Formats: sequence, C-alpha cells, structure tokens
Amino acid sequence: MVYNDRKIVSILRQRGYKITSQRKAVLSVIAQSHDHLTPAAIYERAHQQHPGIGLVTVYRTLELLARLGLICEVHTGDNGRSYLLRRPVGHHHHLICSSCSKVVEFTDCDIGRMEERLAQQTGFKIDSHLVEFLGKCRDCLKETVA
Amino acid sequence: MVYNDRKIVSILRQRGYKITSQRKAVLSVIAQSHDHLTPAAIYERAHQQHPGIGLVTVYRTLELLARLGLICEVHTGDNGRSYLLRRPVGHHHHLICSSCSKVVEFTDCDIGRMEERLAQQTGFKIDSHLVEFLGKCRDCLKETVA
DNA sequence: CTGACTGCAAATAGTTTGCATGACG
DNA sequence: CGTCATGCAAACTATTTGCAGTCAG
Repeated sequence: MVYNDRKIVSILRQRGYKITSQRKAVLSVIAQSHDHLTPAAIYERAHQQHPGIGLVTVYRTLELLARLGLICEVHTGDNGRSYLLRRPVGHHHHLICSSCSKVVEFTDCDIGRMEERLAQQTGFKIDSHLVEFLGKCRDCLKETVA
Repeated sequence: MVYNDRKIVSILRQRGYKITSQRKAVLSVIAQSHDHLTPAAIYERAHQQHPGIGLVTVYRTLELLARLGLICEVHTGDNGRSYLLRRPVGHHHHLICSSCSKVVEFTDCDIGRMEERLAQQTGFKIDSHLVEFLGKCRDCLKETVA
C-alpha cells in the first residue's frame, strides 16, 4: 500500500487524531521528498512553510506516523535515523551504505519461508520483520580503492 | 574471516598499536560474549575485570577495532549501536516478543542467497545484516486469548 | 625515553519530557 | 468547550574532544 499525504491525513482523521497545520507541514515535506530525511532536515523544511513549528513537534509527529505504520523509519550509521513515506508494496527493506549513508530499497525479500519455520519452532506469532543490510555502495568502494 | 581475541591482539601488535590492559579487557569481553554488546555494556563488564577503565577508552578502543575491520558495528533501533566479533555471516538474529520483550535467538538464517543477489544487483559490498522478527510469543498469545 | 594511550571533565549532538498555552473537532 | 497537540526550556542519553598525566615498547 502506498500512501500519499492526503491519504495519510484521512487515516489520521479516521483514527481520531487531530489534523493540525504542523502535522500537515511535516507530511507535506515527507511526501515531496523522494529521499529519506532526518528529523532535523524535516524540521528545517517544514519551518519554511510553517515558521514557528518546533523541532519537538516534528519528533512527535514522526513518532506518531511511524507507530501507525504510515511512514517508515530507517536506521543509518552516524547514530541517525531517517524517515520516508512508505513506498510500493508492503514488504520492503533497506540496504545502507556505511560510508555515505545512502539508502537503497529493495522489495524482493524471500524471508517468508524462514518466518514460517521460526513460527513453528518457537510458537511465536510473527507480525513483522526488519531486514537491513549494511555495506559499502559502489561509489564509496571506488573511493576506497582510489 | 573470524577473529578471536588472541588473533586480534597479534594483529594490533603487528600494526604498531600498543597492547594495553584496557584494550585486552575490551577484547576479552567481546570475545566472551556471543551476543552483540553496546559500548555501555562492554564498559560495564570490562570494568569488573579492570576497575578504573574509563568509558571513553572503551569508545576509543571500539572505534579503533571497527576501523581496522576486526570487529563489526551494528546499528539497531533505539539510537544505539552495538559491536561484536566478526562472525560468519548469518550468525545470529533475534525474534522479539512485542508484549513481554522476550528475546529468542536463532542462528539458522538462510539469507545468504538474498545477500548475494542484492550485492550483484546494486554493486554493494555487503558487510553485515540485521534481521529481526517481531511478534508475540506463545505465553503472551495465551494471555491474550484468556 | 617518548609518543601513543588513558582518564577525567566538559562539550556536543540527538532525542525526550514537564508544563502551561493554544486550537481542532 | 474539552481534549489533544504544541512550543518552550530543561532534562537526558549517547558520544566526542581537550588536556595533563601515564605507560608500553
């Protein structure tokens, strides 16, 4: 399921969350970017459209949206996290470059079998999984060699 | 390549780094744990064997070892990082109960194929991966029903 | 000996919390 | 109107840096 900002607003409304101008500003920033953004970067951009918005509110909004599964949270190196709109199809994961923090998404994840086996072995009911690969991207590999 | 602590000491010596009791303490902690540890956890344990070691030194030692590729750094959620000895890929992962936070480890992870395919497709050199499953454990499932 | 290493304290970065005010529904 | 949301400031956590003393080689 892909969500755009308008869709997310309606979901928030449905679930009883208030639609404030700050939340709309944050959503609009995330929807307009095709990249992953740190809370600080989101704050910066949202602040232009909506001077007076606080960094704290950005954090709280991101936390809310991520909790509801409407956006997704990525852990990069550098003790940082980033957020981005959920993209194509439910399953998707990240490949992160430990040098430049570039994030590549991939969707073809054949982990379902492993999940089933684990569920049988442990009695868990598995709701979701997190798969992240860490490495060096082509560009950073070149630089190392050069 | 898998390294144990003795091997790492000799590599450090070869490269001209001094072998201090603090560095040995950190290495010993990492080598003895079969889990990944946060800097704070490593400090705590190292402190028992070597009272007087500073947290700062733990950070500096970890940074050094990671830079030399002798241990590996993992970024988890919760704004945290952890370190562990380099191990064969797919060494161990976690299955976490979202109700009681129980953690079950599992080692049989057939993700290698996926890793290879991704490396080919993207040109990344993949160093490590993080796989976590989230769900409800048998006990918590029972309680929900009851 | 002496430069690399350490520990302390203080600085920094990122994130969270308490509380009074403000605005969505 | 009653809450839920916001903004500020301050608290907190994790990590890094400056500096003087110490120790492995």
